[in-house]
Amino acid sequence: MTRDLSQAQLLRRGFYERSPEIVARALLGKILVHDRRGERLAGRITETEAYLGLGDAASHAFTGLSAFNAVLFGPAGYTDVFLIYGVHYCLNVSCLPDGEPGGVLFRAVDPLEGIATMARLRGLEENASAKSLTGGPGRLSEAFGITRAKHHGIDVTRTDSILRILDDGGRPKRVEVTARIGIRKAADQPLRFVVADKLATVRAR
DNA sequence: GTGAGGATCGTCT
DNA sequence: GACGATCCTCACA
Repeated sequence: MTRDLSQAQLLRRGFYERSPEIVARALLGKILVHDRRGERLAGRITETEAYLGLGDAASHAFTGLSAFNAVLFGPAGYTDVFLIYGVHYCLNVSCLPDGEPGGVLFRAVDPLEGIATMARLRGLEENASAKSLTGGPGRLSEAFGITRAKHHGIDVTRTDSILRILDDGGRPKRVEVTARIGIRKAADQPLRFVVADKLATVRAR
């Protein structure tokens, strides 16, 4: 049941110029699009995490501005891609106006278009589950073919960007808020946002 | 079904 | 020189 994405609206910069926890929640149900070598890969966002910046020990921006985290301090609506554990890439988008650090980590999407390509990039069969395809920050980046070399610092609010986020009116019925995952510092803060029925399937495995 | 451990590299101290 | 916003594989029950 592929929706017609041609009617979907590109999210403008003002959408991202809010606090990360607001943006993280608002991004659920939106559509992440990657124009990759003439093919469109798309997925509906089902899980995000907010990283606040200077007051948040878990955030890369916590220790202050550096070349590594400069995107988080810059204008809202730019991608921040980084390598974790030397193995996986994670995709963020910057929040808050220029000069204020903050970002949202994309943790999972539901694949909509280009599923065969996603499966190939992940080294899986085409009938692989959504969870194994794009259910995790590293998996999501791999399925979309996202790397720091090609996708770091992209403006997702431009119609001619290869990475964009669209709103087709889809909204999650219910959103669960939990503690963030996979971090040690400030791990108790409720800054992870999950589409509720997704959480159920994750719990059930 | 569940848990432990290894891979691997950019960034910071 | 150490560590991390992760994922996969392999034991073991």
